[in-house]
Amino acid sequence: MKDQKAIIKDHFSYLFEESLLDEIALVGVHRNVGADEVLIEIGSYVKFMPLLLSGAIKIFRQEKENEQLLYFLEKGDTCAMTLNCCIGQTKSEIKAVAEMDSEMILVPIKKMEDWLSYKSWRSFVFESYNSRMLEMLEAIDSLAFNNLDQRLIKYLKDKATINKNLTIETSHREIAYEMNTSRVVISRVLKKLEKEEKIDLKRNKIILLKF
DNA sequence: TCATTAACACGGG
DNA sequence: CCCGTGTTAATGA
Repeated sequence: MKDQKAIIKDHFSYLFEESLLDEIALVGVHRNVGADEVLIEIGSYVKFMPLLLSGAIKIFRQEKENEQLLYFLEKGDTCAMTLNCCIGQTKSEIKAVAEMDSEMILVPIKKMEDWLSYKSWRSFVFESYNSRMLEMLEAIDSLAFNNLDQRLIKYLKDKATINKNLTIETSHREIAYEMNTSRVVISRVLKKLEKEEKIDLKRNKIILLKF
């Protein structure tokens, strides 16, 4: 298991102090997931919180029959919704799906509380909670203004960031599903963005230009 | 006004 | 041929 400790150290020594790294190595479970693997279903009880080492996870919220993409998780992030569920001991209100092949350490949620005595852990939790909160507020703004353009641009930016590539390989249908709207609208807005020379459109491909 | 649904044509793989 | 894409017409919120 000293392998695991080394891995954790490599990824998180910039975040956590030595003793906390030890604790994480002690109780953390290393896990690899494939792209599109479902990690958390709505209604299930969350027993672990993920600390991402590599890859990315997308978080959906379910409303009625639909699923709405809330945000992406990357290395160094943790899931604010997980924090919620843990503290309240409630069922998950979100669904988590691997955006790509990913690697993570799973930590039992009980530890979340225990570790609050670590300054670095408190900062980490508050920091990620804070950034999620801000992101959510932004999301609400654009929803309230019914501004699909903004949402789509943000979606594309996020997608490019997590893939570290300005070329996004996905279909309009896929985007429409994740943003909970129709393909016609996505096609139309993408076309508009193309005319504004912000993106380049190919079959199954979107190339970001001015970002 | 703008999203959605259905329908259609085009074209690449 | 199948699927993704671009567009339009009808309908509704």
